[in-house]
Order: sequence, then structure tokens, then C-alpha cells
Amino acid sequence: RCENLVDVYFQLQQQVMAASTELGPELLPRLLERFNEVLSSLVKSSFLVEKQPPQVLKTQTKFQASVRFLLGPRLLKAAPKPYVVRADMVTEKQARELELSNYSNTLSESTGEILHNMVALETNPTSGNCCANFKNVLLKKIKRCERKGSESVTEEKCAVLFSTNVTLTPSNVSIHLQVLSLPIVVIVHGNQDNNAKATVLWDNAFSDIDRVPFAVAERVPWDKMCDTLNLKFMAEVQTTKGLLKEHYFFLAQKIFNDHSASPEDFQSRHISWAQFNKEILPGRGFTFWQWFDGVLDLTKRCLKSYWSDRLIMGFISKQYVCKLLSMQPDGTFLLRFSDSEIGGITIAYVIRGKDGSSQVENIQPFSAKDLSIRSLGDRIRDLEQLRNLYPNIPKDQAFGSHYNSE
Amino acid sequence: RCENLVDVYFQLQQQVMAASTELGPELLPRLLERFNEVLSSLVKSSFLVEKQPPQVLKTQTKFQASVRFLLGPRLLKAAPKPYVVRADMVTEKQARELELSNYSNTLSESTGEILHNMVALETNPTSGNCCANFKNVLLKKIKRCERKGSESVTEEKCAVLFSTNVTLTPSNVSIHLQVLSLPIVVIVHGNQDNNAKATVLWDNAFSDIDRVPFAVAERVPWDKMCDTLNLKFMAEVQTTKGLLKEHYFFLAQKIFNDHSASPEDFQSRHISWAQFNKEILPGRGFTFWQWFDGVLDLTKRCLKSYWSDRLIMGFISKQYVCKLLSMQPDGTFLLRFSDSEIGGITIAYVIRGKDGSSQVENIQPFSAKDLSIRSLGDRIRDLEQLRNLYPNIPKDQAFGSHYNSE
DNA sequence: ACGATTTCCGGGAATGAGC
DNA sequence: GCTCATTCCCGGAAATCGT
Repeated sequence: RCENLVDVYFQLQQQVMAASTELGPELLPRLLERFNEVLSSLVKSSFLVEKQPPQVLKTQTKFQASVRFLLGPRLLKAAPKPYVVRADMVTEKQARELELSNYSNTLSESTGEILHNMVALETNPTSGNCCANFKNVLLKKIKRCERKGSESVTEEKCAVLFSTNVTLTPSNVSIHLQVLSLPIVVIVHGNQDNNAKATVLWDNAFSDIDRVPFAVAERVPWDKMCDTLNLKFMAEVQTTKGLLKEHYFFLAQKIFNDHSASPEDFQSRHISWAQFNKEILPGRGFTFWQWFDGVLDLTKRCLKSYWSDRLIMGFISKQYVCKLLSMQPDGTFLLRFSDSEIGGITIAYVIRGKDGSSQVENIQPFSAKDLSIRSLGDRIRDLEQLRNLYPNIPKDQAFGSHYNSE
Repeated sequence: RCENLVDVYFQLQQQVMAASTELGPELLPRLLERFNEVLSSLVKSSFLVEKQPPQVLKTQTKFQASVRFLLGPRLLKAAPKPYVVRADMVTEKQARELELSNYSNTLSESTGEILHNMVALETNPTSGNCCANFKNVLLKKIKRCERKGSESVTEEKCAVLFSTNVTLTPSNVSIHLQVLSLPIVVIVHGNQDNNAKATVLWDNAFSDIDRVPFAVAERVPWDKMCDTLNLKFMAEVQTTKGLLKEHYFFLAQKIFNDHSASPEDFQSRHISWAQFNKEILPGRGFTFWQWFDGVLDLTKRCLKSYWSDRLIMGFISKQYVCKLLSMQPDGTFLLRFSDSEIGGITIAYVIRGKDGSSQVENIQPFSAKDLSIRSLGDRIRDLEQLRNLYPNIPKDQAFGSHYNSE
């Protein structure tokens, strides 16, 4: 597709050249200059990141990336010595300056050394793709920017700048190609992964297509956030069963810390980045996202099939569960994610005395580690006091297919 | 002490110089040359490794070492710019060549890059020590030698060569100082630690003082081995209670795989390196040393106090235990190290029926991990069938001080 | 003193080398 | 296919930084 444009370009150029005598000495140079501009911008925009580096990037850990020069096969046919593409870390500020200069600047200082960052731009003879494949790249160390106030390192976005100089074959024009990766959060330890993922999620979900790098809204409509959380949940857990209205309502209550508003009230509200992953949930030791990510992780690792069978109510408050279960017969239970513990799921069940009194109990939440020792299904089978999954499915019917053979 | 020798040397030299005219033109040059030799050898032998690098050295892991130039304070008083000592890995072969050349050669090729291997030789003003302190050294990668046949990388010995050039102040003589560390086994992963420790233990215990680097006997008298194991055991476990005659007998039976010889027979035997840590014990998946080191580790980590109270028979065969216990009353037990499992301790006890029949049981051995969950003492308290520690100490009396509060 | 950030490194798992 | 050797990297613990 891109090649066609080049063909058109060259045809046009030839026609102009053929008609050069007729065009007169004033028009011709201006036309030729215009041609150069067009070619240059065409060529530059055909230099793309094919495989993005990981957006949460850990130092001292190998990663992969690749760039592709779409017009390479067309314009670099007789490359004498292979062109080399280099990859460099750039800060958000550097990226912004590059963008402003329309990618004509070259990079001054490095913000972190990348090992094996020079790779030949090669045209694969079979597929005809002109790529530079960074297979063994590793960020040695990151130089952090000066941060203002409460900003944490996991809110800091950088990018990888891929750049090379090529000489186009027919015209012998030398051209500097540069392209930026998507924004990247650099971490040095797994304990920063959570927060880095939040930054990336927020950026990917709420940034405009053509923004100044890497500006993104500070607050967004809650229903957009819901969509984002839902997509993230389904992608992460690998399930087709998404979040439901009631789940969103519960999540809204949690993130806004508002237990009086109605579902409709929340619809029109806005949620800020601070509420999402900076402010600690009241009475807890973690943020909304840290909690939600814990649920993602637990569900992905241990509860995928249960969730997909809709056996997990999950996103529901303890109080509401209490209300629901207290009207149910003895041994009715349901599953909800722990509010107090990251990555925990708990079983709530009702004990009903002969006199009709009812009491709702919550079992100490299970972590992914617990469930890897003995699965949720088996644990449910073990517990005699559990009879029916809310509203009233006999537990063996609901969970039978998840029991492991004794 | 060393300084005194230098003083004597200089006095002697001055006397000779004073008498120079009397000595005549033939004698004087020869005397002076002799003086130089003496000074040189004196100076060279005052360059020492103060703190040895770890003899089991893992790549990519920081370590420390230091060298000291005893005559530094005496002979380098007015050093204009600080002298730099460098540290390099050398193979056994290189070490041998250095030794042969009497440390006059310089190193040709490196066998592994050491990071931060250049350190200033500085005289501490308060203590007056002239040292180069390698605080932050790290072996990046090791180049292995070609190995013959069944040799494993953990049998390969190298060393660190410390070297520097200094100019002595009074005489202005320049001199090249070199000194080798003790032999070192380089590993790349913790799973090689065992075998590397075996090589080092064997080398430290059985090498001659002045040997060609790093020659060591291939077989040694068993009683020397016993001493070595005993010293190692006490050092490692940090106990004053060493191994006993019966323990040596059991170890001999195990390592020689000979269950008919008497303790005296073993006394005169020789044990080979292969028997120590190359040959797999019959029917087991490990060598003698691997097993013994497992015992060391377990005892050091979980059983120090029990061993020091002599509550652990430990090194005793299952068969012999059976014989001992079967003549004891019901519930008599003792503790022995597992033969089949590395780093395991098992409880053997006797069950005596009312008819006088007896049966000796062995409890599934406990590992260090098991014992860190619940200690040995508490486990013994838990087990109702255990009554008296062999020969006949009530268990609460023997182990009472090791019980943890409930 | 505390939380944030980073370094250090043991050890499981994957990969590669040699047979 | 196995064993030996190495690389890769998670995540606990400790050190260090910043305030």
C-alpha cells in the first residue's frame, strides 16, 4: 500500500521532469523542493515500531522489540553496507522535544544505557520485510527525572527512540529516520509492577491519538473507567464474561468511597488518577487499583473457570451480602473478593438457627497460594456448612465440575 | 618485625658503602648486587593477602578481599601519586607458571573479567597499615579450562592474582609485586556450591604448604579425613562437641561401602577424592560429601543445640539402630541422619507388643524446612509413641529445654 | 523514623552444551 | 534422552535514599 504511493510519486516526478522545460526556471526549483518534502515525509512515516517494547520495562531484564521500514524493500534495494538502527531510552521531556521539532532533532543525552542497542536493518528475502529486530535488548540502568512533590517513579513515562540514517537508492538522498515507542514505565523491582501497570493502563485507555507526549487526562468519566476495567478484566483473565452493572456499582462505591449515591449518580461522575492509584482506600493499606489488580491476578491464576461459569459474585460488599444471605435458608453461600486483603476471595454463608434466627459468616479469605495448595472447588466441597450457592443452586451442582478426584 | 629486617639491611648497606674503598673494585659490585637481591626478595615477601577472597566464588556476586604491603609504611613514604593494585583471575596453569618463574612473569591473558579490580594502595594514617582494600569486587564471567574426561567445573581451581608496581623511596628502585590468593573454585549457581566446597575442603586440608599450585594428594589416610570432617563439622555447626569413634566407624562404612571391616581395619585405609565426592553412593543419588554436607547444613540450621546436648546419635546405620532398639522397652527412640535423603533427620523408635515382640519404626525424615515450621523438640513432644531417648532418658527430661511454649 | 526506591542474591525454571 | 552447566529472572531481605 505504501509502495503504491511511492510509485505514484516517482511517476509524478518523471512527468514533471519531462515537462521541466515548459515549466520555466522559477517554478521548477519550487516544485522539486516540494517533491523532496513529500518524499521525505512519506519515507519518514513508513518507519514504524512493529513490535512494541513492554510498556512496563524492568531494568536488567531482557526484552524484545522490532521496527520496520515499510519502504525499505522499495528504496534501499542496493544497500552497500547494512544500515544500523539504534534504540535509546528517552524521557517524556525528550520525547516532547522530538515531537515538537517534528523528529528533526537528534538525541543529545541518554537517560539509560541499553545493551545491544544497535541492530542491522535487514530485508528478509522471503517475506520482503525490511526490519530491525531487537532480540536481546536490556536496559542496564535508568536515570530518573527530578520529580515534583508526590509523584512516584512509577508515574514517570519514557519511551524507546529508534533511529537510523539511510540513503535512498534512486535519489541518493540521505535521510534520518526516527520513531518513538509507546510510553514505557521503567521499574527496577517486581514490587513496582502494580503501580507501573496502573500508569500504563491509564495512559493507553485515556490518551488522545495525537497528543503531546505523553499528556493524558487527569480525570475521566466514570463510565469510561468502567469500560476500561471491564476490558482489562476480560483480557487479563482470558474470559468472555465481563463485569456486570452491579459490579460497576460496587466498584464505584469503593473508589468514590460513597455508599449513598445511586448507580445513576455514579454514571455522570468523573474519576481522577489520584483516586485510581494514588490515594489509599480509607482504612486499607492500598489503592483502588492495587486492590483491583490483586483481584485480576487471583482470578487469572486460580478462578478463571469459576468466574466464567458465573459462580463468583465477586464484586459485592460485605454489607450487601449480609442482607442478601440473611433472607436465605441455612447454608446458602456466595463468593466475594476480600476488601481488606489484596488478592483474596472469601466465602460468605448463612447459618440459620431452628428458631429462624440467621447469622452470616465470612470465611478467612483464600489467597492464590492457598488455592494452589487446594483448589476452591475442593475447599467448598470440604466445608459441610455450605449447601447452596446463592440464590439456590445446590453446591454439588454448581461446583461439581470443578471438584478434583479424591 | 619486618621493618626491623629492613633496618638491619640498610645499616648493613651503609656499613658496606662506608667500607667501599677498602673492598676493592671486584668485590663491591657483587656485594651490591647481592644487596639488591636481598632487598627485592624481602620486599616481595612482605606483600600479602590480608583478607582472602571467598574460596567458593560465585560469578555476578560481590565479594571482598584485601592485600597488605607490610613494608609500605617504611618504603613508600613519599608516594607522589597513589600506587594501584589490580586483581585478576588466573587459572591453575597460570598460577603454576607464575610460581615457576618465581613471580617475575607478568600476566598475559585474563581468564575472567573482575569488575572494580583496580584499587589504590593506601597507607592508613592511624593504624599505619599499607593496604589495598577491594570492597566491591565482582567476577563478571569465568572462562573455563578445557577439562579432561570426568572432571567437573567444580574441581577446577583458580586464584586471584594481586599485582602492582611500586618504586621504593630511598633507593628509587622500581619493583613488581605479585601475590596469589588461596585457590578458588568459581561457580555460577548455588547448585554448584556443594561440590565446590568439597574441592576447597580437600585442598585446604590435604595440600602441602609449599606445593606447585594447586597440587594435592589424590588419596589420603582415612584418619586424616576423619579429623578433617570433625573440624569441619565443629566449625560449621559452631559446636564444641565433635564426632565420636562410633560416628567415624559409621562414616567409614558408608564411604568405603564396606560393612564387614572393623574400626581398626578402616584406620589404616586410604580414601580417594573420587570416593569423597565423585562416586555416587550405591543405591543413592549423591556422593558421600553431598550427603555429609546436607547433614552439616541441617545441623547448623536446626539442630545445633540438640547436637551440642548430645541428643542426636546421628551418624549410625539403620540396621545397627534396629539392633539397639529391639532390645529396649516400648517407646525407646533415637535420632539419626537419613541415609536416603540429603539433609534429613529421622526418628527411630521401638514398639514392643505385650507378648514381648518388638518392631522398630522409622519416621519419615524431617528436612530443614519441616523443622523451621515446627521444631524437632516440639515434634518429639507431639509423638505419643516416643517415651525414652536411647538408652533410657525420659523424653521430657532430654528434650524439655528444647520445647517451645505452646 | 519512615516510606520509597534500589541493590543484592538464593534458588526455581528454562535453556544450552556435550554425550 | 540424560546430565552437567549456565542463563534468566522472581521475589524476599537488606541497604540506601529522601524527607
